[in-house]
Amino acid sequence: MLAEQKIEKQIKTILENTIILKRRYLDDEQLYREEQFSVLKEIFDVNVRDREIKELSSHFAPIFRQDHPIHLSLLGKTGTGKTVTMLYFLNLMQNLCRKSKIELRYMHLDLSTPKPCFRVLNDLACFLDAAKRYKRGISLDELMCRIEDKIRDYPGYFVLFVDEIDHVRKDLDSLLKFLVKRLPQRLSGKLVLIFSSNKLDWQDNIDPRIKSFLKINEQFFEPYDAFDLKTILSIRIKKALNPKMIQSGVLEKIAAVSSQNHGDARKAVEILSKSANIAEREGSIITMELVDRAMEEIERDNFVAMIKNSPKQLQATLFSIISSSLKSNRPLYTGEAYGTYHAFCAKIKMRALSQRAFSDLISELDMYGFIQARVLSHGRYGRTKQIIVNLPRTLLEKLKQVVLMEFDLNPA
DNA sequence: TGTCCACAGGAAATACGGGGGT
DNA sequence: ACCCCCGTATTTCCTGTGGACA
Repeated sequence: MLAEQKIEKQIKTILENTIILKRRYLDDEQLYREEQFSVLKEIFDVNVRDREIKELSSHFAPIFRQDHPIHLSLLGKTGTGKTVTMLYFLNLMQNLCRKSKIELRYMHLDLSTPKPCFRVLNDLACFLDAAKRYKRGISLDELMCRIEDKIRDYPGYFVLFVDEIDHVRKDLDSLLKFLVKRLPQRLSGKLVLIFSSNKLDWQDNIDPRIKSFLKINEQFFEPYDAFDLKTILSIRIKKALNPKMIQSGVLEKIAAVSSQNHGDARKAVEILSKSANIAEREGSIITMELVDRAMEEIERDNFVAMIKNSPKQLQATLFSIISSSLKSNRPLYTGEAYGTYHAFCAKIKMRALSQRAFSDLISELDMYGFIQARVLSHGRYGRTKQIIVNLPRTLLEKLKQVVLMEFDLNPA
C-alpha cells in the first residue's frame, strides 16, 4: 500500500474515533456572543424556560407603549439560566426596539466575583467610557458624577442588568441609593434596573428608606429538571461531540444526577465535558462509569483550585487542620487547631494571626466545604467550634501537598 | 440554682498600601 | 513631595452563652 494511502486511512480512523469535534462548544467562555445566542436560541426554541420568557415579555411590554416598566429582580439558584436567559432576552428586545424605532440600550454588570461598591461603579464607568480603571484614590461621588454625565442625555430606555447583586461586599446601600434614587432623577431617558441574585432574601438588609423607593417585580427561575437538562445536554452533544462515541444512557445519567443535586445546567455541561476529555485521553468511548469518575475529578479539581487561589493564611489554616485531624481521628476544637496552626506558622516563619482572626478562617473553610464546623457547648468545659474533616483521605493528602508546594516546601 | 469554662462573634480601632490631586 | 481618600486585613476589646458540675 502506498504511504499516502496509509496516512490517509490512519487519519480517517482517527477522525472517526474522535470524541470531541468542536471543543469550544463545551465551554461557554470560549464561544463568541453570536454562538452563545445560537445555542440559546435552540434551547429556547424547544420550550425550555418558556414560562420565564413569557413573563419577561409581559414585564417589558410597556416599553412598546412608551411606558416605563418597573424594576425587576431575578431570583434562582446558580446555573438556572438567569444570566443567559436575560441576556438573550435583552438582545431580542433590542432588535425588536430597533424595528419599532425605540431607543434601547442595555448593559450587563457582572459581579460573579464579589466586589465592593467602589469597584462596581468603576466597572460601570468603564463600560460607559466615562473613566479608566482605578484601583482606589477617587471618590465615589466623583465616579457617580462621571457616570451621570455620560448617560444624562441619552433619550431612550437604559436597561442596567446587575448580575449577582448580593455580591456587593460593602455598602450595597450606597450603590442602590445611587441607582434607584439619584440616577433616575438626573436622566432624560428612562432607567430600568434588573437585579439577579441567588439569595431570595437579598433585599432584606437594604436601608428601608431606599427599599420603599424601590418598586420591584420578582421573577423566579426554578432549577432545571431532568427533562430540561436532557434537552440542553443533547444540544451540546450535537454541537460538540461525535454521537457514536457515547454509550447510550450517559445523557440520561448526567441529566438525572444533575437535576437531583443542583439543577445547574453549567455543572451538567461541565460533567459532560470532563467525561469527554477523560474518554479521549484514554481512547475509550464515554461510558457510565466514566461519568462517575468525571464527577469525582471535578470535585477534586475544584477543591485544589480553590485552595491554590486562597490567601496564604487560609492555606496554612487548612494545612494545620488537616494534619492534626489525620493524626488524631477525632473531632478537633478551635483551641487545639490554633495550637497546631501556631506551630506551623513558626515552622514556615510566617506571622501567626490572632485567635479571633483564626476563628474567622475556620468559618471560611467551612463555607467552602473543606470542613464542617459548628459551635458546640461542653458545659463547664466551655463552648467552642467542633471541626470535622469529611473528605476522602486521598484528597486530603493531595491538598496537603498542594499547600506545601505553595509554601515552597518539600513534603518532609 | 448559680458558677464558670472556652471560646463565639460583634464593634471599633489600628495598620498598611497604594493611588489621585495639587 | 505632600496630603487625603479609600479598601482590606488584622488586632483589640468586648459582651454573650449552653450546659456540666458543685
